[in-house]
Amino acid sequence: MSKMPTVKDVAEYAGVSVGTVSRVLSGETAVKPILREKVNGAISALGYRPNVTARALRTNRTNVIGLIVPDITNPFFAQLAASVERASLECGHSLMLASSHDDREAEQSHVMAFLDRSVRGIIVVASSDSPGLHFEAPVPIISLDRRFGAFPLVSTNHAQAAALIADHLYGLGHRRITYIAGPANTEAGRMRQEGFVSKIARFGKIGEPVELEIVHGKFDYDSGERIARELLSRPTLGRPTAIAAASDQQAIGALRAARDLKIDVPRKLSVTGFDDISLANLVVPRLTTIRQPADMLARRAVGLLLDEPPGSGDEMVDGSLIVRGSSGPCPQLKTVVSHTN
Amino acid sequence: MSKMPTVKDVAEYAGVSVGTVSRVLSGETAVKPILREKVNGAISALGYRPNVTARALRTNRTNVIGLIVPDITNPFFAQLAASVERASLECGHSLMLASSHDDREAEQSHVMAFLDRSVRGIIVVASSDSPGLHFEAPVPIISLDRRFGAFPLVSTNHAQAAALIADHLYGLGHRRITYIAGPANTEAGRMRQEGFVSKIARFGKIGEPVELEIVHGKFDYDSGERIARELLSRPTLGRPTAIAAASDQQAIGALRAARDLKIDVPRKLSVTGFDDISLANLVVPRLTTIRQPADMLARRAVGLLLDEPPGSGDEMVDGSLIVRGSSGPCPQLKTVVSHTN
DNA sequence: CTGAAAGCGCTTACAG
DNA sequence: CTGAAAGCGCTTACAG
Repeated sequence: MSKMPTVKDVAEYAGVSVGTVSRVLSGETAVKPILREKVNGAISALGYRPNVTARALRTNRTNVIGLIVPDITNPFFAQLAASVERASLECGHSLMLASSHDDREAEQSHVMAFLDRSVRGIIVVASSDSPGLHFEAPVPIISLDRRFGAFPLVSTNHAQAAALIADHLYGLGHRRITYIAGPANTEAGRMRQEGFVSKIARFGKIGEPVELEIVHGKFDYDSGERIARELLSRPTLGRPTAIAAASDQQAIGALRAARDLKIDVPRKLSVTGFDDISLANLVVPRLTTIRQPADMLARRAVGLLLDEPPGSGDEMVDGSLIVRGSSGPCPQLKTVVSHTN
Repeated sequence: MSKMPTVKDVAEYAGVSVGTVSRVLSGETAVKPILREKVNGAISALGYRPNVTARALRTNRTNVIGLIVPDITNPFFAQLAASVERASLECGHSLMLASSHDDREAEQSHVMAFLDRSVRGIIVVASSDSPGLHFEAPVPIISLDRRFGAFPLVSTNHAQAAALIADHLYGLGHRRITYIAGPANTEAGRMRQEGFVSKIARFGKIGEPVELEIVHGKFDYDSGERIARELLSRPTLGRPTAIAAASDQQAIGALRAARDLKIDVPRKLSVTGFDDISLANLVVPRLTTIRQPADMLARRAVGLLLDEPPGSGDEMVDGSLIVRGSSGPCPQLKTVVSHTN
């Protein structure tokens, strides 16, 4: 391992000054073609690679974007991280990833660590609401999916998307529905709930009334399974005919509870999720859910970060309903029909 | 945002030289207690944070560990990444994560990018074998789970673990088994296959013969589903009574194929996986599999990286068998028993 | 034990 | 358009 060549080596080899080498490297300023070629020749002859650290020290800026997610093990965040990495790469930036483990202190310290490395900008999927928090950061910060402090948010239009689910279930005839909500201390959790609830309420006014029960949980499998198990253990009459969950993971947990209790989905019970993680299409039955456009969200977030000046307003992207096998007509209706026969 | 304070500011505030400040910061060299306190006072008074970029430029070393995985969307790699991040943090290092999308070129360019940032070391979960490749890197490189070039590997003892599955299935009476192998161009794929096959072969010699069929696929859900669907579409006689998959994802795909074809698992068919991703415990029936000790693997990998001198030998960690609902006694045996009755 | 000074590899006004 | 020089914020021999 001989020492790496530096601008100085390149300059000597090409017979120019280091300033000229630097100018060729940056590509911005005009350099006489003859010199430019000499420099490029020297660069490839020596196998020169610019020292990004030195560059960062001088310019106080890097090509690294920092991403903080609550838990990389959560499939939706993993997908989001993959999308953000791709979007960053497309813009010539690398990604530094950190997991906050849903811990606000860890989140903060990751932000500081990123700042210390003078990243180009930070994208954070917040662990939970941290209202009011809005320090002056020397680089742009964007919230993704879940709002971080008071920083601009790029997210799915949770309310609109949740309303799509409400539409779907109401249309299938369900009038006794349980909504498994996400944590109330996340904006995503609240927005999804509100979108769902207010749509159902509207149906109640213009159409038939709906019995809506709301149970709060975390966004994970366990919450969904636990809550659904309790719900479904009730006597048949008190049971919902549809469970709408605030996340796919909850919904998949609910699916498992239904199976354990031998309740046929979708014939006796409809279950819906939110996110469209890859697993949603693999469970049995396949899950009806909302697709969050991860690639689009990521591109927008990176875009806002890199804009000059950086974007400062929220951006919403519509989610879309994906109908699969876990939702079907309300069993009550069927009974009525067969009764008529 | 006033400019960040530097060592110089701290030095002035404390009435010492910048050298002394630096020495206090490093903690290594002895500094007179009175000065040390003055410096520390100045540091907290000014809210000084060392500039890691400058430090990196000077020392040519950072506290960043680079991790490259083939696909962060794969739950096993996500888990591994989470474990590596935790292990790094425990050792005071941050993690830079990159996804190679199973592309060797991308992998290489990520390695270069990490080298450019003078990371402390690189851990790579290789996308596929890249034999012979063994360049002199200025920082340690360790392979994790799947070997990268000729660099030392930390992995589960795939062969030992696969043999555990063979034991388990043979013990349950299965004599017609299909092994869904991983890609032959991955060491993990080959080792698991070899461990499984040679154990079965041994049984064939010392016990009853086993019909073993081997089908190759990728490590993903789709491969498992597709292969199992074909296998299970055969007339009952030609069908295996057990499918051992080289990954949980394949196994879960196989589970889905079995369900679609209305083949009862585990009563008509046993299915086993490998990895113990969190999903393995959530599918129906829960998956019998091999647990890879992700935390341990990660800690070892980070350990080797940070050792002085860096570790240069492979390390194997034993996997353990997790028996759940997807494996059971061979149906053939049951038939015989009921025939006897 | 401490200070003054060099230097890590770049970029960028400043002259010319 | 190009070169000489300063300087980004540190660390670390080198004297003393």
